[in-house]
Amino acid sequence: MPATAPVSSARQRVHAAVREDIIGTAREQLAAVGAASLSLRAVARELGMAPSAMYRYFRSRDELLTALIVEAYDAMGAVAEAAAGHSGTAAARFASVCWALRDWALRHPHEYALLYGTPVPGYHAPELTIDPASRVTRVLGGILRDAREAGEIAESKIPPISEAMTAQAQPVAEEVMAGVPLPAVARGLAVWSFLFGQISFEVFGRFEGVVTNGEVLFDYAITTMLDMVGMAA
Amino acid sequence: MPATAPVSSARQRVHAAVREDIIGTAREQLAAVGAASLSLRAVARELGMAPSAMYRYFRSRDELLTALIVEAYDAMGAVAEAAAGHSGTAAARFASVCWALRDWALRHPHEYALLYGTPVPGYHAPELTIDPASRVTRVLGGILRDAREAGEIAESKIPPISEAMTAQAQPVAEEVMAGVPLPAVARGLAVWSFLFGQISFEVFGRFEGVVTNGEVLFDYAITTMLDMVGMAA
DNA sequence: GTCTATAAATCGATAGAC
DNA sequence: GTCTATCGATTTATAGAC
Repeated sequence: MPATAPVSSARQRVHAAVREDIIGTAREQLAAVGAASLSLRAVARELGMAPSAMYRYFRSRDELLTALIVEAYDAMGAVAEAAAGHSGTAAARFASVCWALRDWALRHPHEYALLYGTPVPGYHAPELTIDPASRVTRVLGGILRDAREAGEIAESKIPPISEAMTAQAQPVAEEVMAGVPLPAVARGLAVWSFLFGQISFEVFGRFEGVVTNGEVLFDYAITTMLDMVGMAA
Repeated sequence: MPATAPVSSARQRVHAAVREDIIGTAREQLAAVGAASLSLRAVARELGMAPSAMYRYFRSRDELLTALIVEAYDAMGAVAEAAAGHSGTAAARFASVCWALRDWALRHPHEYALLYGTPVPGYHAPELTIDPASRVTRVLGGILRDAREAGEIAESKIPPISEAMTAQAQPVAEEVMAGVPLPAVARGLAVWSFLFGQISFEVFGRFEGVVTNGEVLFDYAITTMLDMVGMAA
């Protein structure tokens, strides 16, 4: 038994290595022509492989795209988790995650766009992308949960919410922010789209000609977001 | 002289009409395959024209794309201006513009994506798009200016900003929000990216599986945005 | 201003030899 | 698991007749 395992393992290692090569080259392609024009053939050409050989690694172009998406979600999730850490005030941890996400997005604009930009026409993300996609959300929700437990949220500063909004916030709270008062959860949801709106505007160049120093604005945005959830910077 | 003018005018009318047909069909193309894959040939095929005939109307694919962008900016700007109106409280006018923008975006997701989504790879927007692009911004800035003049902004509720942020807000204030205190301008900038972050999340489906009722969340977001700039709903 | 025809590319996906 | 060869499409852009 142990005699056959290594053989299979060696094959798997080579397979995995080539697969990584393909993904890496595909990432370059992505940057050059965008997700919509990502082509298996061009990747093969770049790697000196026959186009048909690609199909041993990815059944279709969409499957390659899915691999890129999952990889990007995981990279971003890992960055967020590392930045969050486990010590320090919730406000400091939140700010740290925000900066880390912005930094990653600016250094990987095309992968960021793949995740938070225009959906790729004709591509439907399979279920297996849901889990990696939720990593960042869980980090942000977890910080709010910790903040609440540590008494860092000034609940009196957060206005009450409507009954309809309560119904929207309830399941979100149960999923990623257990114990957090629903008005704070609602503000958390708002902060979520605010944060990515801010990052997207910067990555996609919407601030050009308007704001010259993105870092200053981002620092200010973080302060505002903390204010929104009743936390002091 | 007046005898030749009408002839030229008639030709121009036909030319303009065909041009509108092309743009209309291109808009459908945009929805089907996305901006990156927009093709002059496919538009020609759809219209029953020879591909070469297109070049009498648009020198290149990028020029057609520019026309689509300008048209979309103008449509969105017109919608915002109409929603803003000239009477009522600034808060009500702001909310009205927000709803109108969201409504337009959800009804024209692909055109919205063209403006606020992932930049089209390889396409560089010419200067002539700057002006139509600023219409929405001017509407939002104008409401904040009116609010300030009408005393609707509770400046005491807006925290002071850093010197660095003051430098960022100053030119913005001069451009679209004359007379508005700089801390409020800073909050206005934050609200700007928040608003489009919120709309983008909804149009691009990022709320799926998280929030079931987008209207309720949007209504809440508007309240939060008004709160951010020191205005009561 | 529209047409036909064409050049010189691109693409996804498959068949079948090795 | 990689290759060649191929099918059947696609594209931008130009030349030249009418």
